[in-house]
Amino acid sequence: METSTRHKLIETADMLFRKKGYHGVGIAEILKVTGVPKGSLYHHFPNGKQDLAIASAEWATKGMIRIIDDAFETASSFEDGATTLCHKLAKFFDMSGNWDGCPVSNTLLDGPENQVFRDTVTQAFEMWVETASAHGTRLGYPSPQARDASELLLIAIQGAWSMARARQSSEELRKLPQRLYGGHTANP
Amino acid sequence: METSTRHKLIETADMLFRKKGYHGVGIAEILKVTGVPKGSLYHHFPNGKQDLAIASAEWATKGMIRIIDDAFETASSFEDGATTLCHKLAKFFDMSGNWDGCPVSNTLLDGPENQVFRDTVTQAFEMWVETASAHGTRLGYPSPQARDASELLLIAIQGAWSMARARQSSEELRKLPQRLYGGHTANP
DNA sequence: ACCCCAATAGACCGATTGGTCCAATATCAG
DNA sequence: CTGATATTGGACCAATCGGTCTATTGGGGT
Repeated sequence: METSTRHKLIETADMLFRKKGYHGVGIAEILKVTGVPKGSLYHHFPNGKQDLAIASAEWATKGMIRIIDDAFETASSFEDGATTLCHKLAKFFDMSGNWDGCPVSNTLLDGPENQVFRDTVTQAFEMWVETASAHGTRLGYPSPQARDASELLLIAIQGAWSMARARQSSEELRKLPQRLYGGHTANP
Repeated sequence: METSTRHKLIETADMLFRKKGYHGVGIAEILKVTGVPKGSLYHHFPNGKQDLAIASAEWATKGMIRIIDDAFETASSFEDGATTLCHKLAKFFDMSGNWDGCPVSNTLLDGPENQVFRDTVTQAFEMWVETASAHGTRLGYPSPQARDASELLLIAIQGAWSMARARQSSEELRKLPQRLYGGHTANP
């Protein structure tokens, strides 16, 4: 119904922005892939590309939260959940042809220097940290420690994701838990 | 002589690409900022924007290597050097108006889906890891452990840098060593 | 039947994109 | 000096950019 066209646009835009960044994708390309005419896009998103980018980033943010929840749902410890999360993301990366980037940073950090964009990306990261952090406390971490561990986890995932793109391999994401929680960093 | 025009173009392009990404910067803007006419650009960089992007990324890569070397030069341990490195990068981030991105990922990962771009970014990361790793072994780490620690460090820096852009604050970079190495790094 | 309005369809727009081309100038060697 | 080469200056180009505008369609409520 109302959502069919709108949702198709959001999904396609998200997928394209992830691959090529905000400025790397033209309206024309989004329209060609979806088969939606220009008038429809500007009906659903009056401010055009910017509205669409914000909407697709917010949609992707919710998707990411679901992935985090899924990963921690069955976990018996924070490290356990984090490990599952990394492997889930690695699988997504593989399925995308080894080139998808983080939806939020590729869409919003690459976008125009706009306050709405900045606020949206800040909120997205905050929500992810908050989500992981909640699982951390649920799994027995003291509250400040849970937040710290979650921030480090998401920072590391972000970095590993970039590295994965650079190397065209999800290996970095898969090795991350071992590196973060495994033995060999000096940990007396 | 290494023409000053060529170098001016590289420096300016690097600065702009870091801020706005490859597709976010137009040739016209680079020319306007440098005051260089179009003919000169295409004389020094026959393949235009792509050549310039590769050249500026390579130049920035060397700069980053120098920063890594500087940070580890006077270090008494790997963790010590890593801490200094994070603080140096935080300072750079602050000076850039809290918005510069990693030159390599912003210029090359955002660029066209080109094999040259991919190879260049792979090489850049590899050189950074190799540089840090060399300092690691010099400071007493067994070789594989040095490489592992270096990869984790650079991954974490990459992620913290994104987080810093999102939050418009270098805090994430500054807190990183503490998070990675816990409380047992004895260094300012 | 009717209206009403959300939604679709796409022609059209000025601005900007990266890139080409050639004339003019500077720099050098002899 | 002369001639060759390296570099600059900028007019010009087709293609694409994001966006506007109007005309038409389609389906639900009364």
